[in-house]
Amino acid sequence: MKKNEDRKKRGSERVSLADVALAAGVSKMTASRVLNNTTGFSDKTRVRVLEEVKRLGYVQNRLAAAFSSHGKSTFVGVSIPDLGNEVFTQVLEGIERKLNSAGYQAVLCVSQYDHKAIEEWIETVLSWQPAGLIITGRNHTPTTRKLLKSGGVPVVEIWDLNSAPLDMNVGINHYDSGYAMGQHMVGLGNSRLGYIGTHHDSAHSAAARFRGWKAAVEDGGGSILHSHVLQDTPGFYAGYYGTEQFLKSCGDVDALYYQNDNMAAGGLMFVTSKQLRVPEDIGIAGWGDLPVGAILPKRLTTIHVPNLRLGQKAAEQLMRSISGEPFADVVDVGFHLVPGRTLGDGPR
Amino acid sequence: MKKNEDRKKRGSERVSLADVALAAGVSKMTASRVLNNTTGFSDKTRVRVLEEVKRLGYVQNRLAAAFSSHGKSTFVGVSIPDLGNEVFTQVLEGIERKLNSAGYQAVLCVSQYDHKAIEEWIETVLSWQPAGLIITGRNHTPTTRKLLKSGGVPVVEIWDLNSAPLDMNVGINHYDSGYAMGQHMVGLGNSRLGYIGTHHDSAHSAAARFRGWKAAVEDGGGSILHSHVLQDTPGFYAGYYGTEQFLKSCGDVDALYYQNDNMAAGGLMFVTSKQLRVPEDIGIAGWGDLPVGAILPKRLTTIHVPNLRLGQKAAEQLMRSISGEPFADVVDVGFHLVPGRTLGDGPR
DNA sequence: AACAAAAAAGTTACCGATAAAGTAAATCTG
DNA sequence: CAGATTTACTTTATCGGTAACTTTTTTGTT
Repeated sequence: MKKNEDRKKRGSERVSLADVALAAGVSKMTASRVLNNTTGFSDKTRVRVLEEVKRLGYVQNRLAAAFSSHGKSTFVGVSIPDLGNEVFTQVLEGIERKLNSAGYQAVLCVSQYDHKAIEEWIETVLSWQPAGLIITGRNHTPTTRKLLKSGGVPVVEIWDLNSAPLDMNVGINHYDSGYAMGQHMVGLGNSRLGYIGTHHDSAHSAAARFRGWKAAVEDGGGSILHSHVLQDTPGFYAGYYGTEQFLKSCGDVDALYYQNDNMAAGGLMFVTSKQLRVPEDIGIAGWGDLPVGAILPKRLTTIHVPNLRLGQKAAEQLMRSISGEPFADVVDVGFHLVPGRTLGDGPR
Repeated sequence: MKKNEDRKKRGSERVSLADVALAAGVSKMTASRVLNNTTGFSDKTRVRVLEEVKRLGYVQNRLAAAFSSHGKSTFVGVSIPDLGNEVFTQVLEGIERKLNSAGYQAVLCVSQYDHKAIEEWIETVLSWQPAGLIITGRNHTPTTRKLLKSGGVPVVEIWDLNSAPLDMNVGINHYDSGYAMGQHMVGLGNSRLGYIGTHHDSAHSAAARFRGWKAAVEDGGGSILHSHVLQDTPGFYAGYYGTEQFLKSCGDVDALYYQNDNMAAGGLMFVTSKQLRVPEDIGIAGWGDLPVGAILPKRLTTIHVPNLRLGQKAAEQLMRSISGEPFADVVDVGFHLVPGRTLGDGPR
């Protein structure tokens, strides 16, 4: 056996495949085959090579490997708007689990709803030849759109259902979920209603829910006394003080609809602290079926969304697309209304 | 000008630097220089090259670039235990912001406290030649330890303060934070105490807090009637039903100390629903100063930890190390006790 | 104008793996 | 057992950039 690769690395350098091959007395190529578990080597050779891999502590340089096989990496770019929002961390968790178990790595972008930031991040991530992208939302800058279309990389747009996705889509129909809650509220006899949410311009899906809810309320003959949109993050505290502000300017509502459960919990706490009874004096409805619901004095009326499953499904679709298996362009993971006990059944 | 690189890509292929160079009438090297904004090109050439970059829609192949300059990537592996736990999403947010603004990308691992999973992930991530790693916790498998030591990659261990880190460390002293709360509770005259938390074996830092708290209570002459450890995630619901279980078996406590604020909020809601007054009938103390505090009927007695800053600091230390700037091996971001109004000042 | 120095390019080699193609050794087959 | 086939390897070329070095052109100086 001839050894044609006998240059040795300078002491401190990382062990390369050539070092392993040299030590095992085979060619780089044979060592490569053993490591990739293809064919073309004997049992004896395999053992020899793996022995040396272990002894030398060889770790593959996947930068080189991926590059060499003019291939893609195992990175999947994942963009979500906000880590402070439980729904997105749940979605992310679903994505991460599925990706990891399939041998992919999530490269994270937390956009804070900044489309320009997403654009820049996408350009960077694409330069790493990712296996795919999962992006929250459907509104992209023209440049983003162009990059994604010409990138030659599978893309899943998640969160909003989107009948004409760039590539693939996994989400729910936010408009419909708002409509369902509007119908439910009006159906129970609540007619003077209010909405409390946060900056709509950037939170596209919350705006869609609001529109759906509004349409249902109007279709059902109810009226929206006021919709209060805060410049804040949609959490407990915004719900609390948003409700305070709302009721100061507009005290005679039957029920309030919130952007999500955490805000609704804040609202519930506020009205409780003011000795208002829920639902007798005021009704409360949220969105998302978030963990806080477990500790509220009454089961919160809300919309359940399978966030974890949504994330898993998105990752699954992506992996199907990568591996050439059949997949659906659009997946609706659905929602359902959780009736709860925070909405009364009639006007006061 | 001579053109020495005139092979053209097959139609569908991605545009390479050679294509750009050819189109601009310069060598690959000159084009590379322009794109990396180094020196050695004229203004006229720069404009020409950038024109072609834009026209052809060239996107750099960083796999090749990083590989070629026997260099590292701009990836930073980030491992956290759980996305369902707000403290870690806050830390992650701090990390992500800092990394992104410095041109690095976070490659995420959500370990679910599984050391073996972390080990495998680290091996994979190292194979991508990351610029650095940020890992939650200080307990590693022997293999992990070996990989990190021989990896030649800067590593920041976060969360637990660690006077002898593998490389760098950013965190707080969990034991001390528990001790501080124990002192505070006993100092206010609470002597019959209870603890409610979740599976300690995997949540090392919570266990450290418990030990510190226990020591303070004993040092102060108080006694721990019972510590209730649940097999569940440390959230609202676990706090709620954990308190129910606790009080069933042990009803005469002065105050309860919880693993975190979300559990404390659950406990608070439970005791409130049982018509117990806080703090007159029972005291409640949490940890973490989490958002839920904003909507509780009384300011919760807790420990504030600057999670976002912890994350940012970790990323900052890492980047300093990468760029050769001076950095501290160990950074203690500190905590402080928030007195609140959920602890009474004497036995009943 | 002659020469030195600086700026603007071009050329070559190479990073570490794998694809593709070639060669030697082992196995099968009639 | 010769020839065909399979298996076990080796060799060479190459992916797309960049480092290091070399050459050409421009600019500056007396």
